[in-house]
Amino acid sequence: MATILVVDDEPRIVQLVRDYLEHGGFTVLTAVDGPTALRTARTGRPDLVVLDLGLPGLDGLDVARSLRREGEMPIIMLTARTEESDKLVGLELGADDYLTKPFSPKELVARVRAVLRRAEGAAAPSDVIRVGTDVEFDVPRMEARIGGRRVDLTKSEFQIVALMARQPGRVFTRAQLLDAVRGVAFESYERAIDAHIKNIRKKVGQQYIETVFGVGYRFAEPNQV
Amino acid sequence: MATILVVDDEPRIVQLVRDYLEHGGFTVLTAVDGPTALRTARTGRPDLVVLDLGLPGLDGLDVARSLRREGEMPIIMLTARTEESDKLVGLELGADDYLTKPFSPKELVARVRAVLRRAEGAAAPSDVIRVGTDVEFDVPRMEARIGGRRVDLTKSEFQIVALMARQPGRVFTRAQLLDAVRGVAFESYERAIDAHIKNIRKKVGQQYIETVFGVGYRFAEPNQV
DNA sequence: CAACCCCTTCACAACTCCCTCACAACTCCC
DNA sequence: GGGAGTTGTGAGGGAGTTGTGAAGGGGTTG
Repeated sequence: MATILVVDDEPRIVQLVRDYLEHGGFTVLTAVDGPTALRTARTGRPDLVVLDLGLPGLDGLDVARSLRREGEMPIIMLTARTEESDKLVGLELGADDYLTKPFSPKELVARVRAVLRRAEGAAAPSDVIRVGTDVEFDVPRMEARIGGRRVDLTKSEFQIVALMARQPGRVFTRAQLLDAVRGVAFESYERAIDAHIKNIRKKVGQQYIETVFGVGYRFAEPNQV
Repeated sequence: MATILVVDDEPRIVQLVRDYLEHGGFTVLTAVDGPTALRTARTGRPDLVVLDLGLPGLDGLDVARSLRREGEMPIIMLTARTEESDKLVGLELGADDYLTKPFSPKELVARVRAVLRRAEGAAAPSDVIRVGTDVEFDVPRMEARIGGRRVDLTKSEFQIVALMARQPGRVFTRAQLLDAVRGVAFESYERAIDAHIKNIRKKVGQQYIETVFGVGYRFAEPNQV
């Protein structure tokens, strides 16, 4: 399920929104100020950001601008104010949706779903997973680029390797990888993952996927010197 | 810029949609009931109508029927209901697109643009899609040029191949391609895309359209050396 | 109103890819 | 070093996907 970052300086509101989103099956990250929000967005890679415009210090609009610059993360804006100018600024920054306080948490959840549904098909150009300097996985093209060389992968292969490449170094169990492929993890298929891994290694290169004995696999972290 | 008529019995929604559309550069007319909607459509001659199905009194479907009878006005339907039967009725009446509430206003604007683009074959007069050095798709002429050779395509064929050629390499699902042709993707028509692809390949050349097994199709990227 | 074009469907052939199997190679722990 | 358990790997069956020619039907044109 998707991860949502909720940013608001009122802890009460953050908690309320968190409750509703989690109840709706989302994973929720939170932040109560701008700098924390940006940091969390970078590390947590949420699928969508719910952002209060009225943040103290680093303003909500600044946060939105920074997020926009860094990638195509959908943003739903909240504001206490109803002035026309705010709406316009929000729109110019490319907010994907807009709610004025007081809002119904239920409606917020509905809008989150709607925006995510749309974002899924939109596949922004930034849907490229980069690992180190010469490995890329281009989601809308469903292809890998290894040092400039284009590599065709099958649907399952791509889903597996892309999942791992999003978090290099993290270990994934076969069940988790299966989940990415089939939606449901079925114990009996787990050895099939081994076969996929073999094929992926053959295509992208042995060195990129490491075996963690007794646990699963992980994408190798790029050599940082 | 185009004029859009927005019909909904909830003033709050009308206002929201108006804001977004006007910000997008459209001229907006509004109506909160069926009879007014029909009158406004006759006098204001909008380029497109956004119509709530759940109107009280004269029903949204009646309004749609009347509009259809009077001319080729594109219609985007809104509905609170999600039942399949509603969709069918909407489609039979020739809705050009369909959104269920709650919807994101930004998405609505995007769909309005998409429908208008479809409605007028004359998107932008100078719209020529070039891929590599010897492939061109001339939108206003609705014809392809392959290495100087002129190729006639049918409307559907052109819309499909032009959509793909705008982003060479990107994979499109059958549903997305159907969307380009019909405005609404209907599962049962998906194999029809295969037939179109076959015909396109026969006309422009096999090598330009690649099959992505289990996903869809893509336009081949030009050879970059 | 006949001729035509285009879209869709159908049926079957051809193909791709996923999974399984079997066995070899390896790892870990004692 | 040995044994139990885990992983690597090549081959092959089969389910599912795609290619394709033919045919039906709706709409348009002359």
